[in-house]
Amino acid sequence: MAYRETEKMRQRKAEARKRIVDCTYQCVAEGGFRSARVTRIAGLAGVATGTIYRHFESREDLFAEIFRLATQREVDKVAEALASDGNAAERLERALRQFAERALKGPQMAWSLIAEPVDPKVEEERLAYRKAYANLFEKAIREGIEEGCIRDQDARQSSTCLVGAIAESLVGPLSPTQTSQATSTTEDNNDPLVNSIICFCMQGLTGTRR
Amino acid sequence: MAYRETEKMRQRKAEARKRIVDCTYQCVAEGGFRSARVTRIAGLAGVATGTIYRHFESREDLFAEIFRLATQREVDKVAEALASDGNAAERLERALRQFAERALKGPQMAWSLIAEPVDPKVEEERLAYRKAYANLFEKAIREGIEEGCIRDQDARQSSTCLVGAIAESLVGPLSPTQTSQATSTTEDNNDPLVNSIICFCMQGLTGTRR
DNA sequence: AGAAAGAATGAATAGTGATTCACTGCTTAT
DNA sequence: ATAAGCAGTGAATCACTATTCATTCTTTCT
Repeated sequence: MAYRETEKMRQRKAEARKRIVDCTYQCVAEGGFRSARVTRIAGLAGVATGTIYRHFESREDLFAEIFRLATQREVDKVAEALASDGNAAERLERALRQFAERALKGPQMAWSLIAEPVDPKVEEERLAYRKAYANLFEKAIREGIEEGCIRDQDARQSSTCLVGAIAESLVGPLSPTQTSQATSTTEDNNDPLVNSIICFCMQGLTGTRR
Repeated sequence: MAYRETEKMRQRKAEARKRIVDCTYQCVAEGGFRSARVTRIAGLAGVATGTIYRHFESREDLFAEIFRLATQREVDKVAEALASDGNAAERLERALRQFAERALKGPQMAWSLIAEPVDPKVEEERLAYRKAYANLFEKAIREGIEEGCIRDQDARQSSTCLVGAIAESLVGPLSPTQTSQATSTTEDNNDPLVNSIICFCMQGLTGTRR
């Protein structure tokens, strides 16, 4: 008995892992999952390729983790918007806007999370996260129905439609073959694209145009 | 000069091509694009693998063609529904229902067309076809606005939302990991799933619940 | 019948990166 | 100082099929 894992080592390992995660994140944010090579990630992180495999089962698992991290961030933002004040309809609108605007600000990553063709394990994460969004929306819709600011409807189904409507509306503008005309960096809060998405969605919920 | 392409040969080639297409279609309908092997397709079609390449540039091109064929069929059905009689809102509803019900009837193929991760060339086709659906819807929405049965709105944007909402609503139920409980074979025209999708969409368009 | 040109064949190849693993070098505890 | 054991390394391997192409049929026309 001569070597035992010590705090120092634990920390060093954690740092390496973090570096790997960060660099993968960066690679994905630059060119999506498909083009993120294990070799390049290792290079950026300053470790040998083999080291990646001491931290992750496989490339796919690494990607799944990146996906989780990146998406969780977005889910949290949406949750936050939904937890703000105002009535349910207002909060939902804020959440939708938040989602769309953030996506447009980081188009490559957003595209990778929303629409890039990915391997099964990552796709599984994607499905799970879409459900996560839907769950958040569903809760808000329920509250809105209770409050009376949203018409009575199948909250679960409508939440799914919301997720689909935003995602689809963004796919075009986010598509790497399209992305060049950067959206105005200043947040106008009146990007016409975002507004009309929201317009449709809110009418779907409330039956009212704003 | 001794050999010249004759009608007989032209026909024989066309038949081989058709067999390849049909068998690919079948493979995709069974297990999606990802698991469709060129070797197996050739085997089913009763040709050598090399022969595939006399008819198609590459596997991806073959797949792109299958995608086109399969999707065009669906687009036509939607177009047909939109060309029927009644006001625009009624026709749109019919079209949405048509789309959803057909998808649920051939879930594996529908999933492959709507959501399976695919190679770039096929993904390109997918984008094009989503736009094709959106264009059809857009036209109908415009007509509806003119007729007065649909509220004034950004027809283009709303059409995209429609496409997204249906697609997303179907992804879950179609997902190969889910697909086992076959939808009732009898067409009830009242699958609750389909109904609530439509309900949301129609309210998004008309502002009215039915 | 024979020659010319295409079509079909399918075993062999090739390209691509993810993944492995035998080895080196640190850390730790005595 | 030294032994034990883990972490890190990265060149070599592996896996997987799509794709090729030298060869063998088929067809056509004189």
